[in-house]
Amino acid sequence: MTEQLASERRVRLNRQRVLETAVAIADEIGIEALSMRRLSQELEVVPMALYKHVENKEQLLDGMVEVIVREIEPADGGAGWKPAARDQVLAARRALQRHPWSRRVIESRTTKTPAVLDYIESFTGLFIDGGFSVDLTHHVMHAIGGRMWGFTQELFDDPDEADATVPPEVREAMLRQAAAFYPNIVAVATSMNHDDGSIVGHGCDDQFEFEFALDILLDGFERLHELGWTSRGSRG
Amino acid sequence: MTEQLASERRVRLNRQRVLETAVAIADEIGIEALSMRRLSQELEVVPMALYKHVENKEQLLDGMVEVIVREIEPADGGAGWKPAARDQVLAARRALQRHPWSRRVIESRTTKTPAVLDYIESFTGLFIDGGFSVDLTHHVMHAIGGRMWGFTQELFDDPDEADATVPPEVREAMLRQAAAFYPNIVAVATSMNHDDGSIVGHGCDDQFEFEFALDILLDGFERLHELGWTSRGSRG
DNA sequence: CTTCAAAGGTGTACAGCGTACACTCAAGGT
DNA sequence: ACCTTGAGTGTACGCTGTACACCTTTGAAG
Repeated sequence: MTEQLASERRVRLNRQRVLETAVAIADEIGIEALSMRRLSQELEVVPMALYKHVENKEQLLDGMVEVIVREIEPADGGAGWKPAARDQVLAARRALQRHPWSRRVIESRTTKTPAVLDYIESFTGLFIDGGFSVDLTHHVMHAIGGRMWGFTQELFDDPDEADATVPPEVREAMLRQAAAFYPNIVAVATSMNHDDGSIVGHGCDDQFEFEFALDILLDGFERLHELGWTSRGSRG
Repeated sequence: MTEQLASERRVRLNRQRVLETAVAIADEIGIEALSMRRLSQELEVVPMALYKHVENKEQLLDGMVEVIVREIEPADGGAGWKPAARDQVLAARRALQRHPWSRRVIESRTTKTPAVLDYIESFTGLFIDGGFSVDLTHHVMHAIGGRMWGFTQELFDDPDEADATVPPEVREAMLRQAAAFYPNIVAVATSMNHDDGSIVGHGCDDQFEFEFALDILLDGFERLHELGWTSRGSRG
């Protein structure tokens, strides 16, 4: 009685609020630190209350993916399949990049939820509607794989939080050391913008790298499409 | 005293045996079911004994990756960069496919261990030694990304253990149902070998799909290389 | 307004996890 | 024979997901 005279009657939970809060927490503290208990605490509720809105943690993750996938702006198919597919992939990339953990979670999901299927469906449609054969579209979908979500497997990712605090001259010394063992890696990893004489690269342009690979694939698809390529002739 | 008269003096643990046993267990019961306790039990040792040979579970996973990566047969660089790169990727694929969990684990590792760096190094070297500019090699490495390990992001993966038990006619009915909502997905997913009139596909040839995408990329790299492509002209 | 089922929220409890810390014990070098 | 060093043990802690039984609020029907 006396407890809640000032505060309005407690807002009720619902699935959407659970999912959105989970996404927000994952954005803040990282997906690995998101636990049912942490989430319930943020919602000012006891842990078990969540299970009235979400079957278990796996389904919570599924739901979080749905929230993000629904954020992807649909591409305009009117301009032809190629720019449309390009735009669509880059739109997905924008949405997923707002949630750094999303790549890993999407990849770990085995069951595809409706929103995910909707996205794949409309993406597939871009090629079909663009006149691609079903056969070629099949292979295209395989080839584009995770790239359709707007991410690549990053190779030279954030080298470590700690490294950021290492002074540049030490960093350079470490690099020279490493170059003895891994000359190619070091050469390549530092290839960007080293006109200034430093061997330390300034990091590289993720967006450029992504579009580089994407365009090679799209050009390849286009070429095969123009040639009327079919998988029938290509197999043993 | 009386305990061990028959059995020979207990074999001592070492890092290699820990890692190899961990790999074997993961192969058998899945990576998510591999715990320090389960592993110690298999080695007939108390859980904490493992920590004398491995710093923690993260490093155990790193070590497991090392074991697998060392299994990759090196490619013969004598035949030119293109077949060499192709062979190398397919060799990696063979090694990683023996351990279904390895893809996920490799992708989740942030720190690169020596064996991993060795592999990346030698792979990078194929392009450098093949006359690629460091610049182009850089972009090539980004573009090939996870494919360099021999995997793609699978889209139409194993649809579920349970589905295997569903009788074909039910499966077909489900597909017709789904086709209403996801016509493109269903068309594409069932595009292989349906000359027999059934709309149920017979699954698709992963290896073929993989090589399809790989060759598009390699052809693209070749074209850019022949053109003397550089990233300088391509940026905003 | 009363009644009553359904749905939402609580509390307790359990098995499992990774691992810190203090210990015992066996092997090898002096 | 002694002593150092490292391997293996035992106990304990805080964390996880969630089963199950319980209470409380809600909204509709009588």
